[in-house]
Amino acid sequence: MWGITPFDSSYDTGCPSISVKWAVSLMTERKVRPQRSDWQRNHKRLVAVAAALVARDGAQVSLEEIAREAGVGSATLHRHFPSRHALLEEVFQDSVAHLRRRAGELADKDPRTALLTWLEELTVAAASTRGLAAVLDAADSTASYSHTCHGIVREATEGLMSRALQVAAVRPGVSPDDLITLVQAISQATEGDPPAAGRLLRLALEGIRHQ
Amino acid sequence: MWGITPFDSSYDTGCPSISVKWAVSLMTERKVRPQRSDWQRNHKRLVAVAAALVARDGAQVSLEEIAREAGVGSATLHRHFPSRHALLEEVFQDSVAHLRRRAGELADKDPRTALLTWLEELTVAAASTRGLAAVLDAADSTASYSHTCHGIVREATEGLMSRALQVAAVRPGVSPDDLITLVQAISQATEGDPPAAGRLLRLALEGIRHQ
DNA sequence: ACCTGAACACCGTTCAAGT
DNA sequence: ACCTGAACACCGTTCAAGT
Repeated sequence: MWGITPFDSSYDTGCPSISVKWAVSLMTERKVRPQRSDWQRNHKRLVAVAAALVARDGAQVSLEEIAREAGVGSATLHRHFPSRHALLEEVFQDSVAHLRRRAGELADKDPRTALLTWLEELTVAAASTRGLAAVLDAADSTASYSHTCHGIVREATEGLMSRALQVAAVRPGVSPDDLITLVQAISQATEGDPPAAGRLLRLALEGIRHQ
Repeated sequence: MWGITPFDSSYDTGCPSISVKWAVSLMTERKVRPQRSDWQRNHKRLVAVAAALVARDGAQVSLEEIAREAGVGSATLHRHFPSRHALLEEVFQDSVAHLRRRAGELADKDPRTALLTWLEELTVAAASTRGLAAVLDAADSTASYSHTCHGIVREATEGLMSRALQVAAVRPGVSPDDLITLVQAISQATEGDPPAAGRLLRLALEGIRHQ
């Protein structure tokens, strides 16, 4: 609808310079900046409160309570975040960015160690941080867009895995999705018990069978 | 409060035989039998409806809907089943009994094959039957009472595992709880996708690492 | 003793009414 | 354009009132 604007040549207040100034002011001051700052403020508060409450109560925390605690109406929360998952995505954005950086660091190590260390650290991190395991679930990620938490972790895993495959460090026929599902499953089941998460992941890496 | 009853020697209606008959009738006809048949009918209906709706919607199905569908008040459901888990326990009683029988059959095989087959079949079964994975979660089982779904599966796993340990078929340091948690984690994460459940369980059995 | 309707305190979602 | 209160249709739980 930007085709119809006050800047149309048929529109003339007799004081065009002020009109333009007003229009610009409306766009930059009232429409874009202040509303955006409102949005930014609400957005920041919602994500911060959500992070605190998810850490306390887990991924199933009441959205109503998040909105209440952030001092906004629940309708505002739903306007910004169309789904619980959308909010969780933002909550764990930084954590996942940190994990991706860690994957980059590990790329210096030999491919086998790099992948195995990554999988273990990822599992322990997800079990240590309430709600993080939930956000790694492939089913909740609408698609595997690379900017989602799941997508970012998937890409990092793929990178380390492709190098590991070149030195035959991974059993043939295993897909990145298999590994991520396994990590997600273990971390979800051991949420709040990181030692158990590490133990089970190592168990799956080495195999339950002896010899 | 059974210490105080109409049968107390100080209680005399002057027609003791009828009084006793009435009391017996009350206990057997009115109090015990008919109420018990009410209970049995409601109990059976609730469990049957719950089984159908859990199969359709998963473990998080609305209890309200179960009560509605069974034609009882939701208060009646809560009277019979103090928690969602208590209801799920009954829903999967038969499934778990069947699994236990299967574990008994497998005891004929060599210890290594028996345990590995058991773990895979258990995982695939739990991933195939909506809600079953949820009921295997140790956290939801108040204690590891052997009559709970979790307890029964745990006992069966322990039996097969102790034999497998004697022939060193299982990596040292692995506990039955580790195995059950792993099975639960994988089946929960792959609910509705039994092939994926089997693939991931075999992956964990053999190990992700190559060689 | 057992069952139930009703009440209670929630929840997530939507939308007309405000600014 | 954005926010909000209010309404809506739920949910699980509890309990007084019935039989």
